[in-house]
Amino acid sequence: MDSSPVSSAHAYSGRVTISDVAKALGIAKGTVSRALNNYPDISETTRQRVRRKAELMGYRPLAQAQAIRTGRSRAIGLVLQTDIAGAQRPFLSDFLAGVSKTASDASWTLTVAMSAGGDEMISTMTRLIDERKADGFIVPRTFCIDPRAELLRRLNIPFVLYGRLQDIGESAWFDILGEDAIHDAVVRLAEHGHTRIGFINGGREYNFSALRYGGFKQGMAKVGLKVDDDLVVHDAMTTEAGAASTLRLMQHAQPPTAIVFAVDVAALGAYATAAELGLTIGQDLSVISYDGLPECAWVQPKLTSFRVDNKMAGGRLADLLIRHVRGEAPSTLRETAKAMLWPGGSDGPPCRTSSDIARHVRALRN
Amino acid sequence: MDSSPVSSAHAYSGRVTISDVAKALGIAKGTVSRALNNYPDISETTRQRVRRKAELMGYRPLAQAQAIRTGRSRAIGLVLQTDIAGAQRPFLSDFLAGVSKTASDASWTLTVAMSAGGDEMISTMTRLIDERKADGFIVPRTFCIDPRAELLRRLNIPFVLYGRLQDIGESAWFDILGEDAIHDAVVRLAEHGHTRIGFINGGREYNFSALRYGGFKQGMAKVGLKVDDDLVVHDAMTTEAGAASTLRLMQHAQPPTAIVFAVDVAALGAYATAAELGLTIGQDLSVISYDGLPECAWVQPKLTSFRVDNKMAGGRLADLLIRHVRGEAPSTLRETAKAMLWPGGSDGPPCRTSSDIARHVRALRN
DNA sequence: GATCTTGCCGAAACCGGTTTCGTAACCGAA
DNA sequence: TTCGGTTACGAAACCGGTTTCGGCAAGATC
Repeated sequence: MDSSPVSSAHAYSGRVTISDVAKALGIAKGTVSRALNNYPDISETTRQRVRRKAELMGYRPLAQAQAIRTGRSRAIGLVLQTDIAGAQRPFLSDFLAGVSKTASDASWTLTVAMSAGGDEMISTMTRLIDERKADGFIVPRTFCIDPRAELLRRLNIPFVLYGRLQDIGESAWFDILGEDAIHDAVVRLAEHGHTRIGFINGGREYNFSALRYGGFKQGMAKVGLKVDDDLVVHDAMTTEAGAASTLRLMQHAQPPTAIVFAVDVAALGAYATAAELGLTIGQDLSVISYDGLPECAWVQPKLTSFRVDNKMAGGRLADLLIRHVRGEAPSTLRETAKAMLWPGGSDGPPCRTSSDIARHVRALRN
Repeated sequence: MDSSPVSSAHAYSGRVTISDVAKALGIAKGTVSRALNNYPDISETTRQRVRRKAELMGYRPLAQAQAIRTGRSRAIGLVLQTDIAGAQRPFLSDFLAGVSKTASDASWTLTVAMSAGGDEMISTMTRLIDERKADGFIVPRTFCIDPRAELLRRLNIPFVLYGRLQDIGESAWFDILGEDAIHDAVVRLAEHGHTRIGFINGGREYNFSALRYGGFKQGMAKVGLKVDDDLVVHDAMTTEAGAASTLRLMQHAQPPTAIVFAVDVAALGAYATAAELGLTIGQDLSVISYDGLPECAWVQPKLTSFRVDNKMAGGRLADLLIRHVRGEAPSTLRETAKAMLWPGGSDGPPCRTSSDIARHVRALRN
């Protein structure tokens, strides 16, 4: 709350208003408004005349002023979560760049808020909505059951999901087909000759984890391998968790010769574990992952991963949201894209058998 | 530009307006406004009564409506640059979290735009200013001569720099004392017993590079070492550049036994070069860097670095900007903070002499 | 007791847009 | 020529706030 009525008066009042344009043309400002907004009761001649003059004078409507009447200020809301251990950190820059570029090109702006999860996030969103700081929202990293989506749906605010929901309802969304990538990863490993393939999944609360697990199972079925539940671990969303999960799999009586990871940050943990166990990634243990973080190229050997184009994703999401706000039906606003294989040196034909590795690990334990 | 006058009419008009509050109290809406904005001509009794009622009814002023009269919409503008190779990528999430949190607590919002450098960035900013989407700006990653600062200064728009300028003028700013950190890094290395210390600096266009170079020279003077210009490289802002610069220093006739880096991303490149040359980081070659990226902990041995608390920085910047917009004089809005040493295993007493390393590198070359 | 302040508030103008409503001018048809 | 219907625009209301202005009532001054 401000504590003083005094203003700093940094005026910058050189703006051209709609009245200026109207006066310059000798017509009513309402007419100018309708002309610029394509009302049907304006003659084509006048419309063109107004357009040209406005352009010439450099008139740009004040979004704020439009908003108080129309309720819309051409702003995209994006609410990010802070408390997840760096979960979206690496994507963020590209993602924002994509959203911002598309928004900018349409003369929209981007309002960003970050907050801890749960109630705080909901209250942040409601504040943005109450103050009409956003006409609609992009909801990234969707949970299986997502309170943000429920809130927005209840309030009838347009939104677009980055990711899908279990109960998709009427929602608009964009998503990368992670399940296909995981499927392809399994196939690639099988082609290398692997038969013991593990899977280290992401957090159960995220919807993508269920999808990627599905992709893993389908891939295994495709190549005629049975899924061994002992070789599947869930909830690895950090490098530490990835390392621990890898260790657990490698200590199995019949360890995998290859592991598919649902997310890169977890996969990077495998390097530490492999080093600890005296195993060479890419030879003793093949790893394929998903996300395509720049960090994949920093480790030795480079991590083979399915790269997600987050800039493109941001752009598509912004486009879908803008169209949604403009009135298109959400069920027509759904898109998918594919992740692209980024081959590194972390996968290849198995150099040792599962039993061989088991012996090695057992020996090390003493 | 919209192509249709039809609206989607997702009303959500359950808002409490100032008129609602006025009617409920039986007073004029102007009185309510003045009461809430601490005008001196409102009695304390009335002020309290209005406050309470507004709170109770859940009244929240529409920033847009306020803006058209006051010119201020309680929005912080942040314009980021996309085309710099991932330059701000790792910081971004924490930084945004800090800005957003502080803004939120003051009922402000954050408008983010990303654009390529130069003209595009300027036009993005002018659009935001013309449409009054931001009351002031945070200008991160300041260049020695910064066109953004010049624009804002010319238009008389409040802004706060993250970093300092050569020509600081009347500007408000916040900065981390990188020069002190670099100074301390040199001292630390000297205490380890190093006498040949190199410095790999960041891009010349950034103001911080000049400052950190100054810190390096002061540190060397402090410990009584002469700066050898051959052991100083500039413009290393990527891992690749860092690797190349390291190689260059190590091929010197009298290579350094320790290198100080201005930025982590460059320092990470030293690992690849060291591996190539058969040198062990932390033993044959000590490295200390600056930024404190999470990636420092991913490499072996962990990179000793001066950690910058970007979340705190974001918060401080937001606070300074808000105060600036509210009218405080920019020259009173200047703060600094210190980076904190994050010891890893990448520095220690030299295991080999400079001449020894030189022989080793020469031998390898054949 | 009359006048002058002063404190406090209501009324209305205003900000820059959008939208409704009314009507002059033009059209074709009777 | 008259009439009903369009077409195309002006005028004014409106959105939700802020700010100016003017005046009433209570207290202070003489």
